[in-house]
Amino acid sequence: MIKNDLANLLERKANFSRSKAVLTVETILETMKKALLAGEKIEIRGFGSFRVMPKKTGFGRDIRRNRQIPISGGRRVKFRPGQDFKKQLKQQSIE
Amino acid sequence: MIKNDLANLLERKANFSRSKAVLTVETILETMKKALLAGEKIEIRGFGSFRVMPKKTGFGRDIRRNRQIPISGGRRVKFRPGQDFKKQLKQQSIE
DNA sequence: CCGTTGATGATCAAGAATGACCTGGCCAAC
DNA sequence: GTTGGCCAGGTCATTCTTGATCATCAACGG
Repeated sequence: MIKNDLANLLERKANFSRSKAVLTVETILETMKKALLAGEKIEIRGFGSFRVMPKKTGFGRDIRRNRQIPISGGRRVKFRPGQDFKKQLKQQSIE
Repeated sequence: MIKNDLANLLERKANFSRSKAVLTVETILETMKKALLAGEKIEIRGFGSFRVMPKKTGFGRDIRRNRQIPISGGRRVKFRPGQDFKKQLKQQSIE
């Protein structure tokens, strides 16, 4: 699924024009991105939640030089599916 | 940030009615959820990608009984921020 | 609609960190 | 007001992480 698919969906389901559909998708995603960058968490019942967490991993590995690489900190975005979502993920009844 | 915030955003930025804004947000998220449940990956350039991966973790830990607990498999949803997103996350210049 | 562009995934390794289990409380979402 | 998601805590296995490169494909322009 790509951005186009979401836009198509809005065209069909919500009767949006193509440009409006694309813009809407981008607006939502951009906003979520900015919220996360601001350190805010996103929590949508029935879907899941995004949280920004400080990265504790301090070392990576460069296999070419076989040496450890110090990772200068940072943050991670963690996504956790909601309850229902998680439950459905466990059920492999889909296929 | 909650669903309401995203809806408010569409009301202001896209001039949507409240109900349409909420419905739009839900439609998009629901669709993404269903795609993931179907095993499909979602890839939005500039934002990030969601992928469903088989869960290899086979054992958890019950500290109360101090025993291993078999985790009956399943799938995980992994979110990876895009390049730009990741770069900005590293910069802690926000605070 | 096709071609171009450039982001993204996979890969290797090894080590560090996170996840998952459960239970209860608290607070947020609905 | 009610439901339910998150946190914490212990422990261990799984997974993530880093970097460079190529192939692939999403995104966009013509």
